[in-house]
Amino acid sequence: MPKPDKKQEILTAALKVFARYGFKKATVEDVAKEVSMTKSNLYFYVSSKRELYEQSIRDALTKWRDSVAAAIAEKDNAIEKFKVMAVKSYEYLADDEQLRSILIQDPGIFTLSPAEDRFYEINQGAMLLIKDILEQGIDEGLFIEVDVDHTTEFLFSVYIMFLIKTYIKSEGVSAFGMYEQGTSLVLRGLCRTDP
Amino acid sequence: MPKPDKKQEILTAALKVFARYGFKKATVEDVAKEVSMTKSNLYFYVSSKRELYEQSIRDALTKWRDSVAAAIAEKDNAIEKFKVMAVKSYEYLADDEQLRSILIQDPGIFTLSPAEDRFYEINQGAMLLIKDILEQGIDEGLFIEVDVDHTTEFLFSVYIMFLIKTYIKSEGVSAFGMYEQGTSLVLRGLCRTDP
DNA sequence: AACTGAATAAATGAATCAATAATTCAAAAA
DNA sequence: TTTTTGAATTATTGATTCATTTATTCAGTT
Repeated sequence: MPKPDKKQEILTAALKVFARYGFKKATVEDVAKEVSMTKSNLYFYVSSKRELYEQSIRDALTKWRDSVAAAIAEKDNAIEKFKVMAVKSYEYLADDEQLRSILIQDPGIFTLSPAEDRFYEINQGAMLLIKDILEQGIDEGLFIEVDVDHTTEFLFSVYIMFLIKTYIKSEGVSAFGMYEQGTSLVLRGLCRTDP
Repeated sequence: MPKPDKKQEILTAALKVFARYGFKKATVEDVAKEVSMTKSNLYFYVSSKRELYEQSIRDALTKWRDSVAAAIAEKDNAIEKFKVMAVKSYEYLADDEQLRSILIQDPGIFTLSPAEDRFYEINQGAMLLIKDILEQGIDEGLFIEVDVDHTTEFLFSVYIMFLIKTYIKSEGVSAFGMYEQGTSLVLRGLCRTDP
């Protein structure tokens, strides 16, 4: 089986190339050059250009999710977890120029429709972070007893929408204000007593 | 100047034709036939195919907004107004098959980005309905003192997003549940005392 | 002012073809 | 046995042409 570190190296290089040129303009040869190998050898590690693209994105999205999960794990109060999640997950993209560039060139990565979500499993993982916080909050008596699944999906949809508004449609500061106001309103609606 | 009733007749016919064939496939002649006139005469009333299309949509969106405004006007309590607005504006499309069809074929009509909104003025009018309710609620002491502009934009964005999910991406029942849960959560966050 | 038919101008789609890029593979190197 | 290569093969893409359809204009009629 192929070396795992070489594979990771390839995915990192691919992300860089795709971020720069976009899926269409980037060639398999560009990626091969970036890791100093021939393109035929690249095919030893991946089965197609498309797969190379999707895997490199999957890799980046997973790192994002893991970094949010780590930030949440540092808090133990559900309300604090909620706040950290809202901020960290939203601000992450500001520091990842490559992923941002890919997202702008391929807006279909962030979709409002689960049915056409190419990264469904990863996003399910992200929703689980929300769901766990809601359940913890309800268990601890901090949150009212909402329908956890619908609320989770609602929150995730709002989150995706603001990522689109902020980083893809570039509404920047204005969207940030809305996001803050909106999440704090929802959190207040969620809490038994004023947070 | 052109007869206003003829103009309205043309816009209604245009909506029907565009709903059936979409902007690209529909011809100016199709619309002319629908109102029993020659296409050259149609140009006496409109200046281009594009304008005919946009005006017919603008007409339909305006009727939608007016019908929501009328429903809100029947209530005087801000909380009731909020609930009626949330339900009426969301359910309207279920009964308007033509507009729905156009929206599906031209998803750019509903955009998450004001900058690329071809129907900005109409949507500004819709946002005003929200803003007025918020201000009334705050004045009456029913709502907490939120940032009215940001909250208005937040609510409108959430509303548009759910229209997209429900009627364009066809998530139907599932999206409806999220919308209900989400709006009630926000309303709870907005109210001084549990509604 | 409201309308028409005929003329013109633009846009579209199908067909062709050369260039470019994706993918495969038999054989060599590590 | 795993990894790499160069050369060969397919598949896509983009540019170009051309016929057809459709949008738009306009001089003249009701």
